[in-house]
This record gives sequence, structure tokens and C-alpha cells, in this order.
Amino acid sequence: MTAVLPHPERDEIRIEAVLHALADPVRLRIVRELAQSVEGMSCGVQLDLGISASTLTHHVRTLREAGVVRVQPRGTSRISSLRREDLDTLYPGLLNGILAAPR
Amino acid sequence: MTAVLPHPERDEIRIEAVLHALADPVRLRIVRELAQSVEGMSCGVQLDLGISASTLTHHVRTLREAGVVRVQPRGTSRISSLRREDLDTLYPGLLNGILAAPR
DNA sequence: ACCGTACTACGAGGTTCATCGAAATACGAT
DNA sequence: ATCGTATTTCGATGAACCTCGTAGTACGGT
Repeated sequence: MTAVLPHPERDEIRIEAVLHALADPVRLRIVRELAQSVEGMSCGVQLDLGISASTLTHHVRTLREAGVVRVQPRGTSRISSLRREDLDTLYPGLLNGILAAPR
Repeated sequence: MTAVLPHPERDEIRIEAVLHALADPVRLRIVRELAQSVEGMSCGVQLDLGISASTLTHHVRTLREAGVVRVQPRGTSRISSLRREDLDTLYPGLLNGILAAPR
């Protein structure tokens, strides 16, 4: 795989990128699942999203580059977790508002 | 112009459509301006967005169809206003979180 | 060393989207 | 009625995006 996964710093996160990342059904689903997981998870292993592996990579990268998710290598897997503190600091209420929405 | 402008009812508003509508820089700018206006405004007359009239129509329609904005005819203009109550009820905190973000 | 699993990189195909200009429509004012 | 302003509709264009399959890389286990 590649060397290190680049993440935007908190002050580099842009609201347009965050909203765009959350606007996709698949990515929103990922975020909802991640929101219920304290430790994060391997989306590829623990989630059945009905998409190909390469498409999943694309979505997780979009979330990561937008600053919504943090991704850490563990073995052959990547553990994704919500950047809840960063997002709540930057956009207080945004995440809760979205997660409160009926499916 | 056209007969009546269709708006989604509150329970027809979908989170993906709202997020997609807000994810565009021009539309986000419109929403920010609208958020500071109690009575709403004619985006075409009172806003200088650096886009053509037809593009503005496209953006306002996107916001309206997503349920973010309510549009009422007044004379030859259209007055747009934020659907704050609907959005706050459906997604409490979302709007405030977005508007709190530094430009 | 080898195999299997997890993931990524690289096109490619098809769809959606933002943008515009030109033409058309609606409405107020003269 | 006519004119000017505000807006919409239409069609076109180019960019961005979601999706996939294939091929490749990384890592753990046997």
C-alpha cells in the first residue's frame, strides 16, 4: 500500500468539502456506522455496503481528505474513525443534527 | 414565468439533498446571506455573486427543491428565505453548525 | 517461501453537475 | 400598448463524480 495517509489538520478542514463528503448516501451510511463505534472500524471488513472494494477505497479517501474521518493502518486493514472532536469544534451541532435525522 | 413554485413538505426533505445543496460555494454563500436576513431577499437583485442570471436560477432552484429555501413571488422578483424552522426541527444544530464556520 | 486477505492505483464508462448565452415569460411603470 | 427589469427555460459544453474491473502492493499466517 502507500506510505502514510495524509489527513488535513483541523484548521485545514473546509466546510464545503465536509458537506460534499457527507452528501453521498454511501458515505453518509459509513459515517452513521462510525458514529456508533467508539474505537472505529475497518469499513471493508465490518460493513456490507454493496459496493466494490475499489469504490469503498474512493469513498473512504473522500471522507479522509475532507477531514471527516481518521484512518489508521492496523495489520492489513485500515481502521476508520469519526473525527468527532474536530468536527464538533469547527461546526458545533452539525454532526448531531445530521445523525439525528431519520434514516 | 412559471405557475407556482413547488416546495417539498417538511417530511419530504431528505438529508442527502440538503447536504448536496449546501455543499456548493455559491449556494452556501446564498444561505449565509439569507441567514442574516429576517424577511428574505431577492438574490438576483440584492446579491452580487459573480454568476450569470441563469446560473443563479439553477442554484436557487436547487436550494428550493432540497427544502433549504422558500421562494415567494413579489412583483417581478422572487423573495428567497431560509426554512430555518423546518431545518432546525429535522436536523437540530446543523444550520447553526454550518453558519458558525469561519468563511 | 508461499498463500490469502485487505486495500490501493489506474484507467474507463456513464451520469450528474455548474456554467453560460440566447430566447422567452411575467410584471410594474410610463 | 410599450418598455425595462427580473427571472426562467432550453440546449450545449466541459468538469467533476460514482462506479467498476484489473493489476498491483502490504501484511499476517502456514
